[in-house]
Amino acid sequence: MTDIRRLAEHLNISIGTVSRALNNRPGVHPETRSRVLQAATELGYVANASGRSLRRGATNTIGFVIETGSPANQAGDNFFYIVTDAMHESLAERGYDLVILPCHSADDPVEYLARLVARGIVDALVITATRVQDQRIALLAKSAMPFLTLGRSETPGEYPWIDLDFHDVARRSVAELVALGHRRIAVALPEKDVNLGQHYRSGYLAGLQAAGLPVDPDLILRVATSEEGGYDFGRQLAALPHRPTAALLCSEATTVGLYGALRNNGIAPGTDVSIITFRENPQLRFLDPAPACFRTSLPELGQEMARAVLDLLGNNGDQARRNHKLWPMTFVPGASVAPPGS
Amino acid sequence: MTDIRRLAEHLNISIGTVSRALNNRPGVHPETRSRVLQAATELGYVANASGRSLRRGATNTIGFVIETGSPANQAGDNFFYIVTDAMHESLAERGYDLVILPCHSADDPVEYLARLVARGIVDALVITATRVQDQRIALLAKSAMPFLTLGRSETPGEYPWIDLDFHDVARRSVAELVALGHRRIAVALPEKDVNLGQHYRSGYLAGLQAAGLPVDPDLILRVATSEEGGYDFGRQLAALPHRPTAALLCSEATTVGLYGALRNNGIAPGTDVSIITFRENPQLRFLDPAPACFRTSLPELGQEMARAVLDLLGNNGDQARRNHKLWPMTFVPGASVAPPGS
DNA sequence: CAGATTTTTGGAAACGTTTACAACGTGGCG
DNA sequence: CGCCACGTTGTAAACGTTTCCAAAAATCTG
Repeated sequence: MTDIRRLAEHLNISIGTVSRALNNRPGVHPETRSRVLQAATELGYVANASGRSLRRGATNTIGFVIETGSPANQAGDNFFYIVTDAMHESLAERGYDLVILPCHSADDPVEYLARLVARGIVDALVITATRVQDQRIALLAKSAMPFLTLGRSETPGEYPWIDLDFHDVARRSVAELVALGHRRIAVALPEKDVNLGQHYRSGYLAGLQAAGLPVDPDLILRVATSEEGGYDFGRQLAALPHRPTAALLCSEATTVGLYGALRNNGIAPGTDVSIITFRENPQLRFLDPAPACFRTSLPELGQEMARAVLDLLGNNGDQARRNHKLWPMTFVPGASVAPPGS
Repeated sequence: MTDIRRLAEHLNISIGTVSRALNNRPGVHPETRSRVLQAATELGYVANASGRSLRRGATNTIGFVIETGSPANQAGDNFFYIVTDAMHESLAERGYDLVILPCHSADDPVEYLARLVARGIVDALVITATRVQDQRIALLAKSAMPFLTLGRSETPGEYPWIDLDFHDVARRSVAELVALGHRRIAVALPEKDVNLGQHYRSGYLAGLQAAGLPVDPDLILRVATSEEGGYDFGRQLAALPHRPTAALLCSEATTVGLYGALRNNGIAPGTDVSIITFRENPQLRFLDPAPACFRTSLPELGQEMARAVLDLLGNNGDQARRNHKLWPMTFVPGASVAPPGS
């Protein structure tokens, strides 16, 4: 609406001075500055983003990429909303804005990212749902765009990431169950090549090994990350000749389906099959029996991510590019866990 | 990375011609055009967004505003992801991009919007979670920014909206129950002043009136739009001296909590209290008994929204500003509905 | 009070595009 | 052969900022 020229004319002052006043640059008379600031709010002046970023070569905006088409990203409750809300707030304190950049299902995630980088609408990117081999990481590493990944990848190269500690969660889940006497523990892994599956699997194997238990391939199943997938998982467990006494899940939506499938097959969750799922979630609270799970503060995760991104844009960005953070989670006991055969 | 100047130098050609070739402008030799196009993909040239939109006065980007802090926006399943995914795809066919603009919980939605409008990072806005009186609508109507609301408002003035037909859903829900013999039907309304609550309420009242049933204020409760809120609702119903035989809900998360509360009070959902909820949702599929609800295609809704926004930006934008669309939903029977006292 | 120094301001260039306009070359036509 | 029209290209201005540099004004110093 009002541009800086009009604002300057209205004040009978040069636009250079107005700009300096608005941007807290030194060397402008205090009285002039306050006059400018007042006029700006009066006329509702806000700097045009295109003009500003064209000149500055920076947008002061962080992009958070999600794949709206992928059900794997539809984390049941509003994982991304909560994380981005806190991240956004932390960024705002430092003068940065956050936008969510959705990659729609008909678009190629790598091309989408390439376009995003070239268009220059953000100063840094966060990408999520990292794959075991993730071309997006290779692309971003080659470009000059600072980026952070939520989740790791086996893609070679040095890049900053924050990842929920899936390995540790799975390992400890096994340990909890083993301590109660369970020896046959099934696990549901995502069928897609999202990296978290790798770590959850390795944690599961580490847990078995620590307990001296054998690995039964029949108990390691790959299912869709959805309610449907959980139902499939339950059906397959029910059909096993030698049924497991416990099951691990790394997705909350899957848990809902598993409960349904077990019940439909006359198997009582919790008593017949102990269950430990991944992340505590308001939706799970009303499952009966309440599933044991792991807790973490998503707002704190968002704050940490904001910090990591700001570090990338700071003076010692090179240092920050080596930042890795394994995000810990704490065990939440639940009635879904009992000794086998109880 | 590569700007248009470098691209032009690489081709030994003027940047004007390059721009015309890339933008499909007439008056450029076919051979030149193809040479330019090839070089552009080779060098990975993508027009810088700031430069382009500064010159064009348009960004070719639509902003979809959500309030990440508000639990009312955390619609249980991924309502917004599915809608925006389809909307994004439709927009892309017409050369438009879509970004999700989150307003974080510590920020004021009205100020956020004002800033957004002035910064000029989008050509049009979609706002969601409309309130009964919504200052955002007043603000946008005053500005030159084209906008569409998902949900109506009582705010005066002419503006385009698309709204799920909450009134009709509530009215038909009552009718379904009445046909089975129910006469005491409770309803859970959102405690916040989101507009959908008004319409759901009026539909409920219309349904009662059509059946010649009295309105009992004890049966109209306001609760939080969350699992917790649903639990509260159930607890309050259980405590009523003259318990209703049926309940209506306009939120899926609430439904999960209601089931839990009823069970904890020795009341069987479906047989003791019939239940009809709002929107079909993968999470609800595993509730037992399966709740009756209403179905609609969210991708189609997204496509319709894309159409409405593009209309606003088209030649007859004035016409399009009068566009209203009440989005219909179809009833999905479920085991949660039975004759009273069965 | 003149000169030196500092503070404050104005002017103009630059960021990367797009586009109106002018210029150029080519071919057709009289 | 000269002129005009047309197709193609180059040039430069403009979009709204920020910032460098110079100019002006204010303050200090001897």
